[in-house]
Amino acid sequence: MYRTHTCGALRAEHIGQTVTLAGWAAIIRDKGSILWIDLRDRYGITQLVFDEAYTPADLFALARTAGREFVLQATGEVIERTSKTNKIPTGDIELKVSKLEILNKAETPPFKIEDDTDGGDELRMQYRYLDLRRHAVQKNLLFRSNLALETRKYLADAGFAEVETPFLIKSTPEGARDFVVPSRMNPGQFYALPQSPQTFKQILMVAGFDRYFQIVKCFRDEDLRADRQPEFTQIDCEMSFVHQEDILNTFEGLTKHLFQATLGVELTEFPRMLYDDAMRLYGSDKPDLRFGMAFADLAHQAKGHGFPVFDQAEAVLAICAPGCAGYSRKQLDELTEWVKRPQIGAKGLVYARWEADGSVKSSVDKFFDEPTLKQWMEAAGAKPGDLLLILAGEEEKTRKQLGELRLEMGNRLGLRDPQTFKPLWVLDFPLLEWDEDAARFFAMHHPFTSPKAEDIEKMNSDDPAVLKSIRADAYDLVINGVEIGGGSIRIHDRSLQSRNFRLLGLTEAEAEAQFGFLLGAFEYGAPPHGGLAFGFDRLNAVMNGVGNIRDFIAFPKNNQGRDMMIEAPSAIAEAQLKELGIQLR
RNA sequence: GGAUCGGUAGUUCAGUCGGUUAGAAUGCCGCCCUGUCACGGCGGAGGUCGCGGGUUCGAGUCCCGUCCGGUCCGCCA
Repeated sequence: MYRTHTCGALRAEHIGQTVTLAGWAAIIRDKGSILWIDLRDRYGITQLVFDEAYTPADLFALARTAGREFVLQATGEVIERTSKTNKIPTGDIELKVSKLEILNKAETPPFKIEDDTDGGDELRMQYRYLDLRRHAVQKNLLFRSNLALETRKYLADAGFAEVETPFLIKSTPEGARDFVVPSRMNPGQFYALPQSPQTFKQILMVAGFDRYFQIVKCFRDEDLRADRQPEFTQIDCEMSFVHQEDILNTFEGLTKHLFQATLGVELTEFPRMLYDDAMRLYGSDKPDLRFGMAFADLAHQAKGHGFPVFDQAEAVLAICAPGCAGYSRKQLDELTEWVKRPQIGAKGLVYARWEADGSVKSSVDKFFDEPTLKQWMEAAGAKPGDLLLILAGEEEKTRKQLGELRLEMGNRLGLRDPQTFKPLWVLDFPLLEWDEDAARFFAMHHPFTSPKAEDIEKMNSDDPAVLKSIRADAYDLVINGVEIGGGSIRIHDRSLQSRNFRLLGLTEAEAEAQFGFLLGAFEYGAPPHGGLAFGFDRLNAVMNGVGNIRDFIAFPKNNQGRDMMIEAPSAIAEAQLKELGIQLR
């Protein structure tokens, strides 16, 4: 037995006991005649003490040879500390070592194995095994482990069955780019890794599984972001004989349980917002409701006063930044530059401030008198001391730009507290999305999403404007402005599915070739069904108030999709290529 | 595909207007230290300034290219 206790276990009540600990030497403090080693494992830190007064010379000398991150096994008596510390839970005691074994030596690590490390991202990724030794990262992965357990507990109690679906499946042109895997036994043919288990879970519904879930890896060959990895994990669910309401209630329940069980946070409100309203009021399909600053439409008050920028604009929209009337010219110029960055792409920024003394000043005073500016203030719900920030231009773009500015102002004003959680259901997403480049419609959610019952009729239309207005029984769960999950009621009617494929520009033959297995299954009694998937990595990050999902993934990939520790991807041997019948350009 | 920030000691960074021998902190090594816990004190070693080219009497610094990393846009049903 290597140890009798962990490094986090010992307390004052153990004083007098002889114990054996094993772990890594975190910090070594050599005071000359006394030497302390902080021994660390996953559970905590216990101080080992060697003292010339009672430690045999050879043992003391051995202790002195230990370096940082050496693996040590120490046996001795638990004693009360002469000087206690409350910085660590074991701070009342220490181990008076009588036997020390160096189980393994270690190179000096390239960065500090501490909560507040000096290591940069690159080094931490390259030496991930050292980074994972850090308590700060370990606690994230342990949180994740706990979150998965609580998910399984809740869904199992709710009658869900966990069923595994295959990773080697078929490539489809719809949706994200597939990762493909060559088939040796079928030269020239490829598997694709699933972007989600979508079709399989629907087939499980046809098979009568009724309530399915899976915590499952999904793969998308698209560019990465702080919150996007090429392989990621979903809590994937599907239910039969349900309406949208049943699904929302079920996963509201799951979300509440997860927050309660892991964070002790009680979520009470799950407001619902229509997609159209989200776009109109926040310029986003995932509004952050931790703060207000909803858009005010100033077109009516701002047009027709001879200011060409507004007169020619499709939309004139404002947000009210509370208490910001005191912004200096420099700050406003800086904000203007901010919205003009290519990532945002606004042409300029108009501001109007309501001074504390009651007067109103704007960057467009030449065109607008004070009563008009007051009308703007009223429309935006502003108070004296507030600042209106106004963007104008093409409707859709302007909403998006102002949405970005709203989030930026939320950040600057400290209104996005990571410890506050504001969930939101966004409902009634459009069924179809027009793609300019491809000159065709794409499914906004996916091609199996059901239109809302009252919009089914519109699917017979040839008018793009009518088709665009078709709403789907599709919904997203948003928490703090992050899309945590999404789902829909699926089409279970074969003819409706055919009509949907036709709208997506797929011929009957193409649809058959790509999704024949699913359409075939639907011929044999598909129940009404629907489901949803949560982004598990993002859920972990949001619950911990972190924007980057990498520290909730044990072995993440970098921006270029590379694993910097194992150095993947890599070239493969000529013989492997030959076996697969693949020739490189 | 694009924008943007960065790359200088093992590590995190500073380095002014282009000018002497490129600095700090931390880590590492050595010596000292009887209660440390970010221990402390003294001393020491440690540099292809990412790489290539150019401008210049002279480049860490300016220009061009390129590689690597971060963030974002496009993309992500």
